[in-house]
Amino acid sequence: MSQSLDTTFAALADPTRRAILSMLLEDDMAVTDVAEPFEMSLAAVSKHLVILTKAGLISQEKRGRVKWCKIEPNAMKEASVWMQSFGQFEELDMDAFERFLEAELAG
Amino acid sequence: MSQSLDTTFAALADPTRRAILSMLLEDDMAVTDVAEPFEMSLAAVSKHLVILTKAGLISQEKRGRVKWCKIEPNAMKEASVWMQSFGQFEELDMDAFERFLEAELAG
DNA sequence: TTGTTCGTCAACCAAATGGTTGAATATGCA
DNA sequence: TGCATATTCAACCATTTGGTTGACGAACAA
Repeated sequence: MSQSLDTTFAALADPTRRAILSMLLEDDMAVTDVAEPFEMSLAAVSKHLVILTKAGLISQEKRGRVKWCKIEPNAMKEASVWMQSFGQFEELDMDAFERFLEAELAG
Repeated sequence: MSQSLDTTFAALADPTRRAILSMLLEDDMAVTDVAEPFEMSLAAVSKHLVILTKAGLISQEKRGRVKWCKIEPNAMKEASVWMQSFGQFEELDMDAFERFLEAELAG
């Protein structure tokens, strides 16, 4: 679980990757089209997409010679839940809260 | 803003730093006490605390020779809101969450 | 004063990160 | 077939990251 938080937060720490996620929120896109607005090589964007895929934040499916990228919003859930446990619930018993979270994430 | 998301997510990407935040959720702590459970030097933990401070996730206040570390839960809000904007994932089970809250606040 | 504790600083190191370029692979099309 | 397009691979590079150690200054205690 904490390994997945590692990769999720690390993936989200880069502004290019967050921009990619925002783009994919609107629609699925091919790798070339994802890369178009960025001032870096296609290979660099391709690497970012690999990182997002390994973090589970997007999925990629090849149809013909085009690889389509699709956002996977559920992957953000664990990290989002983890973060919310700070801002709002800091006065609570953390052991109980973590048991609650585990039950939530399992379900 | 996106710079602050950079530093926030980068700070959260390290398991040692997340563990520190969890510890500080329970109580304010001196640097030496924060470092105690970790199998690394005090200097290394001190660096992690600098990163958390720069991200605004904690604050540090020196009283005498002891520097106290305090969590700043609001700092996570921007990042949390950003993640929520992807809000296509299922909400937490709010009924279960409210039961949890009641039990916590009663106990 | 002398010594001890608290914490940071400086220099260093290995590994990871984010980028480049050019070649390679795979698919589609005339 | 032959060529263009879509994407990744491989090698390389500079910078950042996360750790180490030893020296240091500041605050307490004897």
